[in-house]
Amino acid sequence: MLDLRFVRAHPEVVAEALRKRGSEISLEPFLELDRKWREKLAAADQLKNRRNVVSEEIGRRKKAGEEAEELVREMREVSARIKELDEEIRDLEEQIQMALLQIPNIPHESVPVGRDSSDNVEVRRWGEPRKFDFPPRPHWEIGEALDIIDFERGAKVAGARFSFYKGAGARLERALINFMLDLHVKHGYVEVFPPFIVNADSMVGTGQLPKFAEDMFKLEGRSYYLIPTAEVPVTNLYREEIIPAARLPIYHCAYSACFRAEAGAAGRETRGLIRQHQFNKVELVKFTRPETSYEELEKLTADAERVLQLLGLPYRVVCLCTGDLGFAAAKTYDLEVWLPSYGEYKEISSCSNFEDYQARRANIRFKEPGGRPRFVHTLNGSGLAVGRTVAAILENYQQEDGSVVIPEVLVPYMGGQERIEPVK
RNA sequence: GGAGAGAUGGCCGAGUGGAUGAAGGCGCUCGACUCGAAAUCGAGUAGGCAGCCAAAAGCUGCCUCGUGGGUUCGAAUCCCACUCUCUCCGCCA
Repeated sequence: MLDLRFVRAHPEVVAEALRKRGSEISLEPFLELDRKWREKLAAADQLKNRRNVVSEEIGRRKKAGEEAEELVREMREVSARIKELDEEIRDLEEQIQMALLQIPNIPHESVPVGRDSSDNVEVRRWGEPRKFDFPPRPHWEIGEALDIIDFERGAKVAGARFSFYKGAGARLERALINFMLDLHVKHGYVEVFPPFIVNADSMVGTGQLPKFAEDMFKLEGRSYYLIPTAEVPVTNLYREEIIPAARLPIYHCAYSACFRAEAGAAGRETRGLIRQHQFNKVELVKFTRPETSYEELEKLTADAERVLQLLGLPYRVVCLCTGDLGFAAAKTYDLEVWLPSYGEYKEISSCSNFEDYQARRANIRFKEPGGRPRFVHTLNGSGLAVGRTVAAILENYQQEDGSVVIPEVLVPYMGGQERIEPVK
C-alpha cells in the first residue's frame, strides 16, 4: 500500500499514477476521511492528556487523605467521551485502511505509459525460433502421444485444468525443479521450502487480499488460503520484522506448487499446460535497500533468463506498460518463451520490483545501527514456471519421429536419459 | 483431541491498581583510562501516530508489556474471549 502521508501530501501524484494505470478510483472521499480522522484524533488526544494529568492528581490527593470526589466525577464524563471518540476514530481508520488497500502501486518513471498488453515494450530477444521441416505439434498432443501427460484422467480425478504427469514426464517436471533450484542457489539465492497454505494476513501482506479474493482457493470454514505463488509465503517470511541492514540484500529461491482459481479465465487456454489450477514454480524473492532495488531487478531478471538460455529456449523480454502492470508492482519485466504451437512468445516468468508497497503492507523494515527503521524493497520473479517450461521443451525439442530430445543441461537430472521416445 | 503451564524491551528477567516504555543483568554504541587490548568507570540504547515545520532536526501530546474487549478517575498488574508457545497423554507421516 502507499504511504498515507504521501497520499495526503501529494494527491496529484497519486491521481496521475492512477490515471496512467487506467484506474477509476477517486481520491477525494479518501482525503475527506483523512481530514476527519485527524480532527477526531486531536480531540481525543487532548482529552486523554487531561485524563492522565487529573488521574495523577486524584492519586496524589487520595494518598494525602484529601477529597477528590469532584475530580472523579469529572473524569467519569471525560472517559465516556473518550470512549465515544475512540470508536469513531477506529471506524474512520478502518475505512481509510480499506481505501488505502484498494490503491495500486505507483508505476516507476521508466515504465512505458500504455493501455494494455499491446502497449508493452520489447526490451530484447534471445535465440532464434527453430524452423521446422515438418508440421510441429502442440505440447498437449506430444505429451499424450508420448504418454507422459494425462489431461483426461486429471479432469476425471480432480477436474478441468488439472493433469497428471507420468513416467519421463513426471521425471522431467522434477528434473526442471531441481535444475532451477540448483542454478539459483549457485546464483546466491538461499533455498526455502515454504508452506503451501497461508493465513489471510500473509495474503494482505503481498497484495492478493482484499482485492483479489476470487482468484484464490480458500479452505472451507477457515481463513486459510492455498498459495497462488511462493512469493506469498516467502515475502511474508519477514513480516512484522526489522532486519539488520548488514543482512541485506536477502535472496531466496523456493519451489512450490501454485494454486489459482482462474476465475474469469473460462474458455481461455483450456488445452494443455498453459493455464492450470495447480502448477509448479520456482520463485525468486529479494529483500533490498531502496537505493539498489532497480539494479537488483535487472539482476533478478537476468537470473531468470539464464534458465531459458541454459535450456536453449528462445525468448524475449518485455517491459509491461502502465495499463498492464500488476496491482502491487512498480515495474515488471515479463519473460516470454517461444511456443511453436502458438506461433508467438508466451509468458513464462514475471519479474517485478514492488518497491516498498508490499513492505509497508507487511511491515518489513530494516535498520542501520543507530538509524531509524525504513521499509525494505521487495522483488520477485519466476525462475521459472515449470509447467510452461515443460510445454516449451516438448514443442521446441520435438523431432519428426515424435520423440523429444532432452536439453543437455537436464540429462544428468534425467538419469542420463537423452530423449523421450514414443511408446510402442 | 484431553490435561496443565506460560506470553514483559535485541536477549534474560523483576514487577498484582497511582511518577515513568517498565527495576536489575547481559548484549550493543559512544566516551574516559591504556602503547594497544582486557578489566574498570561514565553516558546512551524500542516502535507507531498526530500537531508545530516546505523538509530534516527538534519540541509537545497520544498509543503500545501476545491480540481484542471489559471493570476503574486511573490497568503490565483485576475480569472475559482469542491467538501462539511449552510439558504430559492420545493419534499420526
